[in-house]
Amino acid sequence: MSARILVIEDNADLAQGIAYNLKLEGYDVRITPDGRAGLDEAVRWKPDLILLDLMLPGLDGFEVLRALRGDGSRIPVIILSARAEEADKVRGFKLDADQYVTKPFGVLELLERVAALLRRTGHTATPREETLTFGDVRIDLACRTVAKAGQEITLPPKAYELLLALVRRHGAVISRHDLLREVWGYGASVVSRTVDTHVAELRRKLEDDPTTPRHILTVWKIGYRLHS
Amino acid sequence: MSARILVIEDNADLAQGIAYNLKLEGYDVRITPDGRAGLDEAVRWKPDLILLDLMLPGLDGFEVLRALRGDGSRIPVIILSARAEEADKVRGFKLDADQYVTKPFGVLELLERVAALLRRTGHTATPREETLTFGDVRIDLACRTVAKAGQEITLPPKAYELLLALVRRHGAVISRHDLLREVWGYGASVVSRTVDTHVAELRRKLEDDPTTPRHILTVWKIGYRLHS
DNA sequence: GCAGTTCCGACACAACTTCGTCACCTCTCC
DNA sequence: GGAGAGGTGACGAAGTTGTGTCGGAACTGC
Repeated sequence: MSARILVIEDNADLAQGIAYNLKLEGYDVRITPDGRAGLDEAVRWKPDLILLDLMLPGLDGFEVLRALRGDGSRIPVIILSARAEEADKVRGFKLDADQYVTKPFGVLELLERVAALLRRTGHTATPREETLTFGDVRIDLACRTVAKAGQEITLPPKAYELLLALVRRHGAVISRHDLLREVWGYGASVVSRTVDTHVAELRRKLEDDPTTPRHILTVWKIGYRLHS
Repeated sequence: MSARILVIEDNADLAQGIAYNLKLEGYDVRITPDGRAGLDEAVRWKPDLILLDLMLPGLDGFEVLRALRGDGSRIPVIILSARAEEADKVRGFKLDADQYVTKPFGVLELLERVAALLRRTGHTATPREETLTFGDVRIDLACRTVAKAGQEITLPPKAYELLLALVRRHGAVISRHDLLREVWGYGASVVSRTVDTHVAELRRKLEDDPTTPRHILTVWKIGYRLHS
C-alpha cells in the first residue's frame, strides 16, 4: 500500500504540479485548497504526510498545524512557505513541523525530502533505491554523493539536482524548459544558457571525454537525454 | 473523459486544421474566432488548455491572457504567434503563457506540445504509445530515438518529424503538400524540393539499399507511402 | 572579504535546413 | 517503341539556427 500524502495549498497550479510528481512516485495524493477543509481531511483521511502551505484562505497554515498537534496528531508535516523569514521558520518548528521549504523550490528537492521523511517515520512505502547508476557513475541518494569509477566527485547543489532530474527520467528526452521548471522551479520558460552551462559542468566532471559525451546527450532543438 | 481544448484563432482555415487534428487525437475541441468570445468561452466552458492567437479582432491575445490571469485562472495557454520577436515572447511569458509557438509551425509539433502540457498538468488523457515500428526500424517516442536492427540512428529534427508523419499514416499515400502542411506548417501552393531531400535522408539512413527502397516508397505524381 | 557557485551574454562553431543544378527515370502521346 | 515532357533522385553549396564554451558579474555562505 502506497503512502498517503495530503497537499494543503490554495494555488491550484502549484498543487497540481506537486501532486502530479508525487503520483509519479507512486504516492496516494489528495489536494485541499483551504485550511479548514485541509484540517478535516487530515483528521478523516489520516495521511502519512502533509504538505502545508502557510498562506491559506480561512485558517492559515500555522493554525492548521496547531490544531493538528493539539489533537495529538503526530503526522509528519512539511511546511511550504513563500516567506523565508526566520521568524516564520522558528514559529513553524515550535509547532513541530518537520521540514520547512521556502518557495520557489525545486520539485526534486521536495520529492527528496518527502521520501526522506517517510523513510524516517517508517512509511517506507516505495522502498526506493538508495543508489542510482549509469555508466561508471554511481549516485548515492542518502549521502548525496556522486562517484565516477569509484572516485568521489563533488557536485554543487544545482549540478546535483540537474543530474537527478536527468537520471530520474533516464533515457527520455527532457527539454530545457522542463529542466528549468523541475530543477529551478521557474514558472514559465526563461531564455538563458543556464541549463547548458550546468550540463557542460556535468559533462566535464562525469564524461570520460567531455567533447564527445557518451552519457549526457544533446537532442537537437529539444533538450538533453541521459544514456547508460 | 477527454481533455477540453479551446482554440482562439481568427484564421478559420488554420483553426479548422488544428481542430481537426486535435479531434483525431481524441480531444474535445471548440473554436472561437475573436478575443471577446474566446474569453467568455474560456470562463464558461472551463477548458483544460487554450491555444491562443495573438493577432485577434477585438481583444488581442495579450489582453485575453491578461484578463484570464487577472481572474485567477491557471488554465495552461499555448500562444500561437506570427511574430517571432523576442519582445512578444517575453511579454507572453510575463503574462504566464506556458508555451510560445511561432507560425508557421507543424501540426505534429503542436500536438506534441499539447500532449506534454496536458500530461504535466495531470490531464493525462491519452496514454500514448511508447514505440512505433516498421520493418526492422523501431521508433521510441519518449527517447526520441530511432533504431534500425537494434542499432541506434540519429535523425535531425525535421527528418524525425517527417518519419513520424509517415508512420502515423502508415500504409497510406501522403502527398508532398500534406507533408509540407503537417510537418512544416506551410500553406498551400508552396512548391519545393524540401520534402524530397528529407525523404532521401531517411532512405539513406533507414533502408538496407537506399537506391531500391522497400519501406519508404515513391508514388508517382502523388507523394510517398510507408510500407512495413 | 574570500572562495565557491550560479547566472548570463558574446562569440565561434557545428548541425541542420533549404535550394539549385543536373542526370535519370517514368509516363504519355504519337 | 521512341521522343518529349515533366517528375524524381542525388549531390553539394549557401544560409539559417541552435549549441558549446568562455569569461565576467552577481550572489551566498563561511
